[in-house]
Amino acid sequence: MTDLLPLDEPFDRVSVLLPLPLDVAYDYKADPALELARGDVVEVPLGQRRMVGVVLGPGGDDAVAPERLRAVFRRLDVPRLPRTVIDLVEWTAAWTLAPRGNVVRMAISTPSAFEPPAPVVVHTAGPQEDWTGQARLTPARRRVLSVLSDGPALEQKDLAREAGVGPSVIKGMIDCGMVAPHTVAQPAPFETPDATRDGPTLSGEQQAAAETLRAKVDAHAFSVTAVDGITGSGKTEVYFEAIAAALTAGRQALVLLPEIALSAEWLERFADRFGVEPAVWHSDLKPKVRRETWRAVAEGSVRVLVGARSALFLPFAELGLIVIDEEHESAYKQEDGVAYHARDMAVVRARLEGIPIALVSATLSLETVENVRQGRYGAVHLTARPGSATLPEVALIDLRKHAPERGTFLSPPLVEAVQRTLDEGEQAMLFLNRRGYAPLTLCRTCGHRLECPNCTAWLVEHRLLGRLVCHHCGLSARLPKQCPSCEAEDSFVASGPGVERLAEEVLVRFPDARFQLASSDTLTGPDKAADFVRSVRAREVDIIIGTQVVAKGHNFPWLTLVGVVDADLGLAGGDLRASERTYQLLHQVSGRAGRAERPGRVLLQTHAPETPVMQALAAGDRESFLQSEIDQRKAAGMPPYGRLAGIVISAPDADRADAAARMVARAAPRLNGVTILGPAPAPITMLRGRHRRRLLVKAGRQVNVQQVLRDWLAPIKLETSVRLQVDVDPYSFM
DNA sequence: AGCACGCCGACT
DNA sequence: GTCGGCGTGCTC
Repeated sequence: MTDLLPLDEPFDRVSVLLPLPLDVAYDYKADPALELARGDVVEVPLGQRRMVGVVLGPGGDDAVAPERLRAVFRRLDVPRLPRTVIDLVEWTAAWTLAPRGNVVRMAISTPSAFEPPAPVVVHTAGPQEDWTGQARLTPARRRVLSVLSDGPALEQKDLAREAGVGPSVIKGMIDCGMVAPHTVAQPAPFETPDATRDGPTLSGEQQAAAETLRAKVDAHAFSVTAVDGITGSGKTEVYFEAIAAALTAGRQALVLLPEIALSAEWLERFADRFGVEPAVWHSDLKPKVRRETWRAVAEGSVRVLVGARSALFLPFAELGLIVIDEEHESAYKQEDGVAYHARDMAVVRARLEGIPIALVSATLSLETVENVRQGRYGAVHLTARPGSATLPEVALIDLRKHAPERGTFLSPPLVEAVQRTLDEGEQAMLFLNRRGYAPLTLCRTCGHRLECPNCTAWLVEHRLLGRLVCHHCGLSARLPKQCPSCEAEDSFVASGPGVERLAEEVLVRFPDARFQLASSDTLTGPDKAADFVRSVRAREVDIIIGTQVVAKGHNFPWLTLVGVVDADLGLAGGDLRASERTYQLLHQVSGRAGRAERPGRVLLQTHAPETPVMQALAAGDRESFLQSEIDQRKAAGMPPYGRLAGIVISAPDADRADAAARMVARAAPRLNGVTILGPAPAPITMLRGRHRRRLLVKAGRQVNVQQVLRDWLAPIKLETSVRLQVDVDPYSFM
């Protein structure tokens, strides 16, 4: 069927971008009757395979000889990708230096999403005059008819289950006319949010902010608005009004959240405001839901969608608003594959669409703060907590003066504060951003440290699992009986605290308290997370011991004390956003305490109470912290006052990684305003069995780093075992 | 990303 | 002598 067209007949030559690590699009020939255009999703042959790709436009005339062209199989029955999505794909590829094919994969990442939805076959009782001679009424058949007479039409498997019969019974009844199948179109799984419902009563400040956003939506033009609101100030309610405005104007709205998995509470709040839950998009969506959602977004039957960063590439046909909640979150930065920042690319999409975008946070990122200061972004501020709730009081505990007893991690003042909280019948949370029992396990005989064989990382003991785990590559192994180095028996000691070890200490110190461990190891899914939240609210828990997962906005009215066990964690590592991230995380954790009428207290255990981060947290003085950060970054020429890109070169062995990195460094351009650092071992020198070297490119704000990188890297040919990955504006420095 | 092609060890 | 290991390279 590929070559029905004689070669001398005229045909269209189209350029098709395939979801492969290729920057170039391939040309195909196509029947002009298909009328293919930019954005059409097509199926094409590729080698022995069939593959789905996106038409970019007419093919180039000279690239590939016409006789080598193969024909497009077919145009898929989905709406054409909007122009803005294709433009966003090209833009993202150009910005991140990723092959365009890798980026387009994010836009059509829906395997088999392109088939029409399967029709559903439901069954009713067949009219008696249609029954054939085989239609005898057995007991099983009676039950089936009784189910059908009482209830709605059912699919075959549901009918069999409810009647308590096997599928063969139903089949037999269909054959003899006792049950009649009917093919119906899929019911629409997405209901329309109702913007006309009454929202909550907004304070004057909230109303003014909502009005600003609503005006931007009504203007239907590109704009960026930072929504700067302290924890509990009602940011969500405010941007819900902007969503309502978009709905009223007949447009779709997209909300990005960093962690969709833990936001059952967010969905509830949305449902309270709009009457129905929004469509959702994240990585563990079931294939069927994923496919229905993708289609419904393209066809416009989804009006509001909330999703993780990958939702940014969905084919909204009439988008009217984008909201990035918790815009400061580094989870928006994708590190592997296409290294893009969803917040930044969302701003690009808003510009391409000509629509407003809101960047929402209690601790706006320094980049956004700078854009507001420069007048590039607008801003609204929410400063008040509604009701009588006050911000928690934050105090520092200097661990140098108040050292915990040997082998424990809670200082006397913190222990005392927890005890007092329990005595008053309130809840306490101990925050420690470290999973497992202890971050490091070593041999007390020879000092050997248990390390991951594939990564430069300690193996972390997880006692609950009874295993050693590498947090980088996921390697999991039994704790060995003997030291691999000196063969001493039972000689391992744990070093440093993890949440599991902290739990042991809590058990000893507060034997009567009911405690709950909350980490990504115990809250493994939305259900467990929801159950955790419920039990804390129901006061079935006295002490929460949690990692980062508890920092997100849950409202626990009886939680009045937060103890941060190691506030300095995260300050080490020398990455340029370490202080900022620490401030944001600790500020967010602090926001957990005392939300309702009970005032909260936060105690930070630190070895460095004099640092600007700790001082700012204690004084509640964000402005002076930001200023000290800004001064430092300006002086160092770091983002957003300069530009940064990482080049990570990895290979299966150290020699090849070194050789390749040196070769890339030798080819580096000498340009004014561009400094190239390295090669040096990458911060995680070995990851998943690959040796990594890194180069850093530092440039002035005016330098087009992407162009510099393209000119530099394009002529370089590497062995196939060596991989080179560019990360423009790296975040984690991994 | 697949999948084929290609060049070196244990089997009918 | 072949089956098959996965290293390298192409796919319009």
